[in-house]
Amino acid sequence: MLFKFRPDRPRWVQVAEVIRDRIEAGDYGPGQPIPSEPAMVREFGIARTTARKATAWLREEGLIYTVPSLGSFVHGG
Amino acid sequence: MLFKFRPDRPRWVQVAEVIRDRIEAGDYGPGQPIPSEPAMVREFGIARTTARKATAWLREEGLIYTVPSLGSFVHGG
DNA sequence: AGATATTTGTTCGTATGTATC
DNA sequence: GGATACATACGAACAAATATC
Repeated sequence: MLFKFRPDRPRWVQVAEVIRDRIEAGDYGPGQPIPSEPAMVREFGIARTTARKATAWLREEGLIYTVPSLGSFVHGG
Repeated sequence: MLFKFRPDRPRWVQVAEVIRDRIEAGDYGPGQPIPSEPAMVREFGIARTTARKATAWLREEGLIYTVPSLGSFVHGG
């Protein structure tokens, strides 16, 4: 079942908020990976460019860090 | 420092002129790439659609050619 | 050593909607 | 109405690094 987007805000914002909430809930612990871009594409039914915008926002917020070719990980590990 | 646009002409024209001048000055040699669309977005502080209009104009002028997924390059290499 | 799969980085192509002049 | 300009969002392709088999 794909994520239900609201029409009032951009999709990349809503995806970023879901991931952020999961991080704060402890679903992804410190040093552990968040869903990869292809995983977000599958789970939310979005384009990769949209997944990348969500990831970039989480990175700018300081919640995650990204290692090329490996993935993005929660800070604090 | 972002480019200072004049209000009298379209932005895409002014961007195209800057790139054209650089090509004629030899900043980008034959066969070498001009700034990508994302690079123009960063350098000039414009939208991608505006960068694309500038690139399209340079292409129609015969100054460059574009290879999808790779970039745009100065003619004559 | 070699081949394959995964992931991020980057690019262009296209379309839609909104706003402004 | 038309041209300009922005943001969003889809898709496709290529590249490079990493990990695994």
